[in-house]
Amino acid sequence: MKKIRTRFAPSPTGYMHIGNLRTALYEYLVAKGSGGDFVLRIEDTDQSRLVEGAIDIIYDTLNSVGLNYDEGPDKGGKFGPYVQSERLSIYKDYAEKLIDLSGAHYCFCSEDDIQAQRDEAERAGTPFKFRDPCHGITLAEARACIQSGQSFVVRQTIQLEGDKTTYHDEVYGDIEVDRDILDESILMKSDGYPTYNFCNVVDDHLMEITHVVRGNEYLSSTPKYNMIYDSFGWDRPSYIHLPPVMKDEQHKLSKRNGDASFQDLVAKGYLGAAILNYIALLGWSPETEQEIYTLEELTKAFHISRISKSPAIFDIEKLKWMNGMYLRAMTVAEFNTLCLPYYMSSIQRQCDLMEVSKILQPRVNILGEIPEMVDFIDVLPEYDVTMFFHKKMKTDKDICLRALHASLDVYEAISDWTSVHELQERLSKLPEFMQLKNGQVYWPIRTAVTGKQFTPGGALEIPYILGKEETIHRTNVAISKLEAYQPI
RNA sequence: GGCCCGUUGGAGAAACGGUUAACUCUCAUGCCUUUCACGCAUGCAUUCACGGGUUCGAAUCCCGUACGGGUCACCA
Repeated sequence: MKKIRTRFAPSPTGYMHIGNLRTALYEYLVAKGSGGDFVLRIEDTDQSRLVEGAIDIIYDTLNSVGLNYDEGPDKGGKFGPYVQSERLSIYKDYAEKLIDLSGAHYCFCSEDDIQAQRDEAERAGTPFKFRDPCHGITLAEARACIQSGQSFVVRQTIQLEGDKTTYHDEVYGDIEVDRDILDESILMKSDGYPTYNFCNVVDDHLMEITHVVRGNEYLSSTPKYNMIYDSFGWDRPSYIHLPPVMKDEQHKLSKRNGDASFQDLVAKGYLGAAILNYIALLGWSPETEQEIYTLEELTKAFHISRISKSPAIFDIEKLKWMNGMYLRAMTVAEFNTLCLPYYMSSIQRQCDLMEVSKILQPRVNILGEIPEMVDFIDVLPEYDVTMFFHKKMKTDKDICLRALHASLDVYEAISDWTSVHELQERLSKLPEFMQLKNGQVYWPIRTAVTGKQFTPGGALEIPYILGKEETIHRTNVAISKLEAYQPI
């Protein structure tokens, strides 16, 4: 059997959106699942849509998630060049060949000519279907016109024999389309660049792509591409059309709607690996109940036959959960390294960041949540004294004051604040010593040192992080608040 | 509008004619616990868009309807 080769062929028109990345992933998986090749090709034939820096975003994204391509513009390979704008002469040659094979013809119609036909159809109330008057022009006449400098395009010629055309898609099954609805699309534009309709076929053939994986919006135009393969006498590739990734029931995820891109998600603190893992499940389902996969595991588990036909809605909640799973699966040290940049911008106080990471790790889902979770470390927020009273903990003014004074004694007695252990050990003896329940002692302590209802970590961890001076200070603030409080 | 594709709980989904329709996220409740979270446990579709048909038997096959998406560019 022939070696499987797939390609990811994005246009450098901006950031990488999620649907695109998912296509790249599946292309990678289809190839790598059987030891094939995955190639990157840049489709930059629309000169008006080029965005500076977009190619680098493509390289960076693919690299950061480990979707390593075997061939590409920056990697080389024996089928290069891998950037379409560098292959112009190839397309020109093949376009001429296709014309000789009567798979295409020169067309001199202006956009106004076409618009005129469109207007006429609209007036007559009939559906518009472009009828190219240039069919009648002989090749010799056409060449003369071109010689004289007339602007032209190359249009696909659709042979009308047989009313249906059929092909097999690996996901959607047999697709049957009426031949006469196929348009005679432009293959070569007047600026000398090819359109997707053409270079796509030429490149896929020349680069020996065996499996074309792409969005299902191409489902109905695929017969046109097949005709080009047929005209040249080339083997048609296998087709794997993918269901769309949706934002909600009726809208596709797209950059035009300003939907989150891969880099937006990364900026919010999602991990590339988690994103990749999550989108793998959008349109494909594993045979087992496993949901967390490394790329390598995915490569083994992936099967074309389990790609779904129906659209999938991108659910940020599940991504959040999955991201949390990734975070929790790390060692504290790894987690800490990831957190560092976030601490940099949100924690000024000198403190043991590793200890902060320890309390954060089980409760962070996305790294972007960190600044808000640790804001109390730098400044004690304004808080209401009633926060000290907690029904379930059975705390009241008297108990809180006793607990806080006792904690103060502990703090004062600690000589070496550079170690968590002594502090924790002494603090943990407090409830029994005072003959109170854990909550009755720890709740007021945690409240006093954080001033927040919810915090990562509790009374045993936070004083150590804040340091002796600050802990005592905050405890004193709490004591005066409590003393001033008059229960109604 | 023509043609193509789709439709299982709020989301992702399993099931490939035969028990009470898996599982995950979300949500709710309970346990654990110094809060929150983590973790653990339990619960949430008398039903598979709807209507017919085939069959001893249908979410699964067939037909139709509705709804949603795609496509009909010198964009990919």
